[in-house]
Amino acid sequence: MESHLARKLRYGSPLGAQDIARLDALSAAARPVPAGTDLIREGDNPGCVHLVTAGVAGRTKYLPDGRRAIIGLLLPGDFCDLHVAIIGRMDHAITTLADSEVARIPQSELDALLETSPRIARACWWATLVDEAVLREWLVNVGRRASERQLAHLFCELYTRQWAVGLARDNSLPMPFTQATLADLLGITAVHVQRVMAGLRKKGLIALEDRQLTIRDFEALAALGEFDPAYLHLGHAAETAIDPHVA
Amino acid sequence: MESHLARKLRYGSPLGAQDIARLDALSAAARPVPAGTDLIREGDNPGCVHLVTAGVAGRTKYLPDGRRAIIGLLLPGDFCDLHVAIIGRMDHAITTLADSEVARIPQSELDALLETSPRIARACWWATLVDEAVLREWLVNVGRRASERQLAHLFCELYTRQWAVGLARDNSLPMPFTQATLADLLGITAVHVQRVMAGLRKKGLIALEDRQLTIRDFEALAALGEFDPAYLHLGHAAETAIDPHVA
DNA sequence: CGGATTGTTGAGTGGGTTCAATTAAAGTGG
DNA sequence: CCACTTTAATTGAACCCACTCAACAATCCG
Repeated sequence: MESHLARKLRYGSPLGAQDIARLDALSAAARPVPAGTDLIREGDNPGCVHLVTAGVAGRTKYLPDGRRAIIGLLLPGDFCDLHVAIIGRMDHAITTLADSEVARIPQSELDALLETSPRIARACWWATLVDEAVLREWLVNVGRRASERQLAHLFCELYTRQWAVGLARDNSLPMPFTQATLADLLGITAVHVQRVMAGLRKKGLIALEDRQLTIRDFEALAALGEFDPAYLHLGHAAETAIDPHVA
Repeated sequence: MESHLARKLRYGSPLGAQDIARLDALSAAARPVPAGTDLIREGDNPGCVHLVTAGVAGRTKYLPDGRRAIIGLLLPGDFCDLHVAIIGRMDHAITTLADSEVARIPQSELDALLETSPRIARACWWATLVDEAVLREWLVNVGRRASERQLAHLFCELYTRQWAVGLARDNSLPMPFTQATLADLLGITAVHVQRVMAGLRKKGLIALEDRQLTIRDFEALAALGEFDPAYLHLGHAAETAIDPHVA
């Protein structure tokens, strides 16, 4: 089956069968990594790029008082840092937030791939720019919105991104995070996450069972979270994601 | 004199005299733009890249309730979007936040430059990655820190970035922002900006006169804002920026 | 079964907001 | 150059969202 990576990159640039095969080959090297493992630590100068193929990883920064800030999520099909080599020193760590599978790809192998396939190169540029767009949207979410909207927005993004690579369907998605992790994602307290989630459940917007989140009313949740999938740059596909009638 | 652009990019990659000359030529096309002008609007698909050569511009998003979120600052020497073409639709606007000077560079001209000089290409990659690192740091700043720390951090970053391109010296820097603009940068109220600034002044950390900010005690301000210039990836230069004895 | 993590609920507190009024500064036209 | 208008800065009082502290229930896991 087509890898999550190829599936994602096709949103960025049309790829030939050979391109897809070469991308799929990257995922073959994936190995299991338990939750809570640092893939890269702050200060490292890693020689290889990480590719998540299953589970989730997060970019994490620690504050002087010990609090953890999760400033990005890496879902299956996401590269960790396509060009770490240029920057050298990592200014944050990357940690698995659930049991996952990760492939380590030598920088040289990736560079070769990018040089020989301009379409893959273009798709990777696209992915980098989308990462940045997501970061900007998070900045708005975390900095401006009330916590109920924040959580609603996060859930909508999580669903749409996983939908895009085939990991979520029918308004239902894997949600392996603990409330403490959600708190670190949004910059609020775990206690408060609990209260807000209870509110969303009582409103009939979501349901959670067995680490599987069901969005009972996507339209209402998106309106609450002010979620507009445009920033994910998935093209017309994004609208079909949130409207099962079209999909 | 060497352009801000070349001065900045040299932190990312060593450049030859010819590289620098070609970069400097880009700034020649700059034209004055009054404060409050949209360089690009949300939804646009611009055919050219903008380069700020004087003043400041900001990436702005508007929330449904009309609030403005400024999610990035473009200082002299900063490109607006090196590869807008790949993404197509802009998911945010770029607005001048003070009277500025901006050069519009056709995408084709830039592509040619990047293809013919691998060192410039590498330096531009570096700049893109630094932009992302700044965004991550802002996410932490805006999402986690108390407002006094936020403002302290912003001022330290502003000083260091302007210092890096020769626009700030002796703990003094241009600060053309109104309190309402600072509020939109940090996600707090203009009223609260006022109170926090008053606190910083009373503590003897800063002084403001004629849109010129003087940092009276950089070390203390950096400690308060938890500012560590590592994320700006300026190399050893950053430390000298905050320690005038070395500079 | 027992220990540890995760989730849930309550009461009290506080940082930042809102609303409102006033002063200071910066433009603007005659 | 001065009245006039507009914008920016400042201060006060009341309010509220989210935090803190604390206890307890549920679930996971060896």
